[in-house]
Parts: sequence; structure tokens; C-alpha cells
Amino acid sequence: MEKREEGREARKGRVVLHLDMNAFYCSVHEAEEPEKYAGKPTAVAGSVELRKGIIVTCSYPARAKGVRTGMTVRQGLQLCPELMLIRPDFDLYRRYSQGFRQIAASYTPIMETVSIDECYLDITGSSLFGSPLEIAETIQRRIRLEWSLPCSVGIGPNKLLAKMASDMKKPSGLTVLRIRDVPRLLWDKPCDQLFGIGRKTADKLRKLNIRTIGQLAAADETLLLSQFGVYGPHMKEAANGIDRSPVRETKEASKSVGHTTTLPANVSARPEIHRVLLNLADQTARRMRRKGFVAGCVQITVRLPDMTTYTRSRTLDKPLEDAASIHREACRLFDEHWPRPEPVRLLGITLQSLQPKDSAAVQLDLFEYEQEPRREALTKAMDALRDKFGESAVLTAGMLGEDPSALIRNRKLRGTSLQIDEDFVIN
DNA sequence: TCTGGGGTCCTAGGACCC
DNA sequence: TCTGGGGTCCTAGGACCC
Repeated sequence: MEKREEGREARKGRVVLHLDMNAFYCSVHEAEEPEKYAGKPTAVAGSVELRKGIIVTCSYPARAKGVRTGMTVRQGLQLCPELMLIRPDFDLYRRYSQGFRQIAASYTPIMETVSIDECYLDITGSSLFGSPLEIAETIQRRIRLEWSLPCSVGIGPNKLLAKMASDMKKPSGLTVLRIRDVPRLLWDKPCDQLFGIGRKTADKLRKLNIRTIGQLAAADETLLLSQFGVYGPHMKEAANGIDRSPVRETKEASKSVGHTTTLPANVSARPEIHRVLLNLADQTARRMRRKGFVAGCVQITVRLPDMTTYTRSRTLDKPLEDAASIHREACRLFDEHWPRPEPVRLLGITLQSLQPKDSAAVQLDLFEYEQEPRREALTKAMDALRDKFGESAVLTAGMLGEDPSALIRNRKLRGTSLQIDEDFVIN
């Protein structure tokens, strides 16, 4: 793009960058241990023995052999027997994520974090750092130099086109996508290539004889409205490269926090199900507290062996934040809706209707009022311990599946001494 | 393609209230 | 006493994204 033309473009409207880390989890491991992983086919995946053998991310050498995200580990190994499998390490990914976003944020205050490996930047007002192309190149180079991570960057007049652009060249691509490029670059592609259109919607469009993004761009708006509701006209706009959504600089508060887990084997014994729910309640409660919220609603997720999935939820009279109360609600929901034993494949707890803790009118009756300071102090101490030593540093007795009375302890952990309540044990 | 885990947004029916 | 209409909340499911 010519310099003069670029300046005119910036004056006319917004300039948005989309940063997309390439094969992020695998790239992080390669950055940590290049001698072990550089240039090798790698995949981050759960354990096959625990029925979690799904490939979450795979490196480009692995992709060259046909390995793809979403495959089972078994399939991946069939295509590429030398595939190196890596257990996920989310604390490590979070550190790298903060690192690259810190670089990006130094070129504009308007940054929206989409996920651990993606963000949008509105650089409309960042011309003191150079042209959009120069800024994009600088960010890409710095992330490569300072964090050894490859990323693709898209430049567009809005989030949609920036996003589509970053997708066009991987790894380490840098692509400009302007409105006037849309007919040439997007219109001959199938509809499901458009961000926001998945398989189900593409199937439905195909039945209406709409197969390409170009056909969608020219489709009858009334038809789309009647078939897809409010989303219909929105899709047509997107197919024309139009997107008015702003880059939201302040990340909006979370709306929910949840954990689900596929069990190593199907479980139907109620005590065992309650124990899994205790573990999930503990993890969700802690993550919610760390974000400074209390929950107005508890939802459980239950997946049966045939993959049918149910959710059941209850809105609470007063918000909750401690694992014990959340566990009680989760067990109540399960027992009410599954009164007869039935094998279960997956269990989950999601906390919804989150409210900032300080604004929540937490009403305490007298008994709770007496218990509260002690419980809060314990909760805080445990959170701190786990932040420092990792998730497994502290487990409640119920999670270990043992008799709590046998686990009353007071132990030292790497110099940290903690008085442990009778419900808890240090690992 | 026997299928993980973390989210968001939308829809739709029913309860409940005025 | 056979039965309107609008609004909000709750609940469950589904589509989509990374």
C-alpha cells in the first residue's frame, strides 16, 4: 500500500489490528525448550487414558503431516507417529499471553483481549508510532524477539476484516484487508469461512442456495431475516465487509465462571459424583473469588455416555462465594434431577449472574455472621497458598475421597506454616 | 472424524405481575 | 363466569468461537 493512500484511509475511518498467535500453546513450549521442540511435530493434548486425548493445538510441522486441532491423539499418531505430545500448562500460557499483550498495549490504549492468544487493537489514533503497516511490523517483530513467539497480524477498517486478514497468512503473516478487497478476496469462498458462520448456519444457507460469501452478500435481506432472525441482516453486512462493533478497551467483566471435567470412566455412584462436584465447586469458587465476584446462580452440566448434555440451574436467594455452599447447591440440583443412579460421562459447574463482591448485598444471619470472618480468613489463606504453589497444593478431604476426620493436619510447606481447618489438608 | 474445556450470545416457553 | 396485553425473570438448549 502506498504511503499517501494509507494516510487517506486512516483519516476516512478506523484502523484495526488483529493479533493472532500461531499454534500458541505449542509455540510457548518451543520458546521455553527450543532444543527439545524447535522444528518438531508437537501437539498439546490431554491424556488418552483419561479419555481426554483431544489435540488442542499442534505445531506447523505436525500440521504438515495432516494433524489437526480437535483430532483424537490416536488419529494424530496414525498420521504422524513421531508426534511429540505435551501436557498443557496454562499458568505458563498465561505468562506469555500477558507478555505479548503488554507489547501490543504500548502502541494504543484501545486493546481488546479476545482470548489467551488473540487481541484487537484500535490504532486509529496511533500515527505517532508510524503507519499502520509499520506499527504492525514492529509489534510482530518485538513479539518474535522478546518472547520467541510467531504471530499473524491482520490490518483492516474494522474487527471483522482485521480478523479475516490475520487468518489469511499463517504463520507470521501480515495482511491488509480493505473493504474494496472484499469482493476479490472473500466472495468466492464458502460461507463458513466468514467469521461467525459455523457448520449449522452454513448448512441452512446451502439449503437456501447460498453457498459463497458473495451470494450471501447479495442475498435477499427479508429472506435472511425470516430464516435467521436478527442475525440474518447482520450476516449480510458481514459478507459485505461491514462491521460496526467497537474495539472495547476495557475488558468487560466476566459473565460466568465454570469448570467441566470428563471423568476417566463413567460414574454412577452418587457419593463419587458428589465428590467430583466438590472438586469442581472448589475450583470454580476460587477462580470467581480471584476475579472479585459472587454468584447469583449455580448451574450444573451433566453429559451421559451417549454425549447428550443437560444443564440444570438454580437462581439463589442470596449470592454465594464459598465452595461449600456452591457444592451443596450443585449436589441438590443433581439429586433433584437425577433421582435414580445413571452413568455419567462429564460433570460441570458454572457460576452465573456474577456480581462484584463489594456491591453484593450479602445478608448474613447471626450464625453465619459469627462463622464468616473465620471462614473468609481460611479461604484467603488457601487461595494464597495455591496461587503460590499451584492447584494441587491444597485439597479438601472430600476431593481425595477419604474420611475427613483422618486428615486433620497441621503441616509445613516449604517454610509456609498454615493452621488448617478440619475440612482441609495440605498435599 | 465416538468426539476436551472455557466462554458468549440468542431464543423460546412458562411463571408471575400489573 | 373461559379469558387481553405487556413486561420481566427464570430455565434450558443451541450455535458459535478459541
